[in-house]
Amino acid sequence: MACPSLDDPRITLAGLLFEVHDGLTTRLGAKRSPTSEVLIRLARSPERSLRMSDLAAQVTMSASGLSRAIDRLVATGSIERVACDYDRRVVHARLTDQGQAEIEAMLPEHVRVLEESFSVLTPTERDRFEATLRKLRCQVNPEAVQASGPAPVRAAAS
Amino acid sequence: MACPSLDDPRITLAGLLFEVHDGLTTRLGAKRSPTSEVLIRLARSPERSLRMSDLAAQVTMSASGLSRAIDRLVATGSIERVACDYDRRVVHARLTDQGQAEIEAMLPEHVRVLEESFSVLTPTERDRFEATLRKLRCQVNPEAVQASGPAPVRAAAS
DNA sequence: CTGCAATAGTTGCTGTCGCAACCACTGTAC
DNA sequence: GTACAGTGGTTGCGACAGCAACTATTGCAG
Repeated sequence: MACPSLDDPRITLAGLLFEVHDGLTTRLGAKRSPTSEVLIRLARSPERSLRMSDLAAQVTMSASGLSRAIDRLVATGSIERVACDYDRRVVHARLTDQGQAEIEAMLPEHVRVLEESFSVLTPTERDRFEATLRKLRCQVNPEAVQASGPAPVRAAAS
Repeated sequence: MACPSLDDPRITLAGLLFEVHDGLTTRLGAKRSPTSEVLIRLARSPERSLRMSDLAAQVTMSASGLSRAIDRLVATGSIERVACDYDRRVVHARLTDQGQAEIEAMLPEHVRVLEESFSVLTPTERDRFEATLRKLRCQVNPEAVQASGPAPVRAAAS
């Protein structure tokens, strides 16, 4: 092999991660589009709403991309834009009742696919896998850690 | 919480996986574009070439998307299209010497970023993580398993 | 050999994403 | 109050990806 690094274990590991991600994404179909990601994040947030920029960070999307995505979701009635009381620059994206209903409608299938995929792991493997992913997330994406952590330490929310 | 499933551990797990993927992708920058994925796959393949459709499957891209991507890579001289001897429908994408050089040039930085990211894991964690990812890949994307496995068991089960 | 279904790849069209430029607002200095 | 740097969000523009339609080739049935 002319280039030994091509078989570097780190590349293999990353390649595996990407393959699993892509496979899972494919299996989830439209359900793992940024759109769904946005809805789920909002549903898990207090007040079912988030600032545009925070939401963008959580779904790893540019501000412009998110703005357009929200446009579409507003058009379908799943989300509404809410002006912020104390800072008129800020806009909150808030899940409507309809959006909430849409999420709840698609969750069972969503979870079914995930369960089917993760069913090959033992409980111990799952736990270790999750712990490892948490460590990696802190390393590669420290900004979003507050997102799905156990404790929403939103102390700054006045 | 109106919808208990939102905190379903499977969703959390998948969310973590997506976050790590996105974070890693961001850190790799352009280096984890489909373009690079194509180059790396080719570099690891015999003859440095693959059929268009096989390559598309490996990088999880549609045939049309790949066709366009190859167009661009041909334009830059990294890849060439090679007609197939025994089936005139088939086209092989083959890495040129220039493309090989490009990969080798970017590999060190690529590996550096990955090493930095994975450095938070102990060797044991890495091994377990890899084993788990392999199991998951078999489950969610059985088609591509032949790709980066240790032994190219092309015997088709004989 | 003629016809026909299936396969491999490319192209037209549409939708989405990101970067850069832009506008609106805040807070601070003067 | 006015000026100004910094922040939050939205739009213009260019690039990329997927679906569906199309062409070319293969393999098989008659």
